[in-house]
Amino acid sequence: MNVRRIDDYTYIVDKEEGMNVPGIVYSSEELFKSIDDGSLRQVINVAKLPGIVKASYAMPDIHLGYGFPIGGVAAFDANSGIISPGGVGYDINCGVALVSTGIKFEEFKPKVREVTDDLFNEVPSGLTSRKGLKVSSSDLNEILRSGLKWAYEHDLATREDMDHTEDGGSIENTGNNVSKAAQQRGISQIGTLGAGNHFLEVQRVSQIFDNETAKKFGIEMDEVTVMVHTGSRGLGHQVATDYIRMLRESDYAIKTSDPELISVPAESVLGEKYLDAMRSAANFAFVNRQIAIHRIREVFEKHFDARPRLVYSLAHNIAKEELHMVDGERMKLIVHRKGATRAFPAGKASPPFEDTGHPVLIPGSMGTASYVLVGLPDNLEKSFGTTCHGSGRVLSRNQAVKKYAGIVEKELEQRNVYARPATKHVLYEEAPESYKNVDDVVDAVYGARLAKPVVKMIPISVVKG
DNA sequence: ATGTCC
Repeated sequence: MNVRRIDDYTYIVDKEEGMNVPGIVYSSEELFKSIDDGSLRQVINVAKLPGIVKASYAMPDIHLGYGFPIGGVAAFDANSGIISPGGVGYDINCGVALVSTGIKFEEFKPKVREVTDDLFNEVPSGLTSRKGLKVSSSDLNEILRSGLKWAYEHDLATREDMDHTEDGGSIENTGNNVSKAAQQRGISQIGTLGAGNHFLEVQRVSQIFDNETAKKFGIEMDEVTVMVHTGSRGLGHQVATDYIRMLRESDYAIKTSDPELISVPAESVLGEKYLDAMRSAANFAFVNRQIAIHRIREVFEKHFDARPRLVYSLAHNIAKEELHMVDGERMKLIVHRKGATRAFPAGKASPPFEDTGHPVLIPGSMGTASYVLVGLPDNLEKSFGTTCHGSGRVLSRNQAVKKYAGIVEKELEQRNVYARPATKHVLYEEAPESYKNVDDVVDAVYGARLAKPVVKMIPISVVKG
């Protein structure tokens, strides 16, 4: 492959045989060295898919994914292009929510353990976590169809929560294309965290880079915030499994040299069915995060005279129909963001964020800082209005366990982070050293002028699946 | 990521 560095934060993967567009990787020189050839190969494979426009993009937190790289962005002509489950990921609408509690660190400090233990109990975690909100199957169907509208009607979300959720937490779909098996897996998991890199973290605002925007986002210096990272649990995973199988068995799916990189025309029967099911799973994930938010709010209201507010809840694994300018023409596209965050800038963002741009929530690795960013004006042209989603792995889970078993808990203690993991194992898998440095990733997306830092938070305590 | 392999 032929890769050229064209400026401090932009690398071009030149078009080769079969590529419809070039690859573009936004990264610093230092971070680029940690990108493996396999994930760059995935950027190239995606560039070969039918109907892709402009470029196959990657963010500085890129790493190997199923078919498509994690940290990848690819947009396809909505009429003549494809949709691919691998371009969304198994965890459909995996995403992040941030709650600002209005409580200052000094007031919170004496209650760190007490409050964190309550959060651990109220937001079930771990691989199976089947202790979610009890709902009927007709409720589940309504959740798939209407997302947060269901939560609002059941007093589990406020109007403000909906306004502060990507797409209002409600993406239109029929709710009819999610298998019974997927529904069965999901029905007991609403409001649960899951496992792996999913977490709930209590944080302290340690730095404000942009006073005006921070104020509009409702975040103050030294305030306690709570960040939640979770997705569509077993339901989304089963939807992905179901449709990848159906695509494999279909005679019109588009197969490539990589069996994981399978896609179908977006306008085909199977393409439309997957998109519909993906939207159902996305609504499920919005409700899953909302129930966690609701319970976080209840815990803080119990311990403090507090009125916690949702800053934002967003998806970083999703495909969306959007209008973008391509070669001076307005085009309807299906934008796949896999481990990448929508970050429309001021003037282009949906209400109530027209003046600021959508908030972007960037969790660091366990025990390290997290950021709130906001999109910069040129990013629509550069990445379909997209920025990074986190740190990005550098060590596999197995490698991390081998290297850091038994020492992560001490490390967290030294950093003064109180940890409540569901199992010790997950703590080792998620050793901070197995991820890229989040500060470097944020520097790179700022350097590439995709997004700028608004606020930095440091961890106080963490609940891990 | 995931009832970590129907």
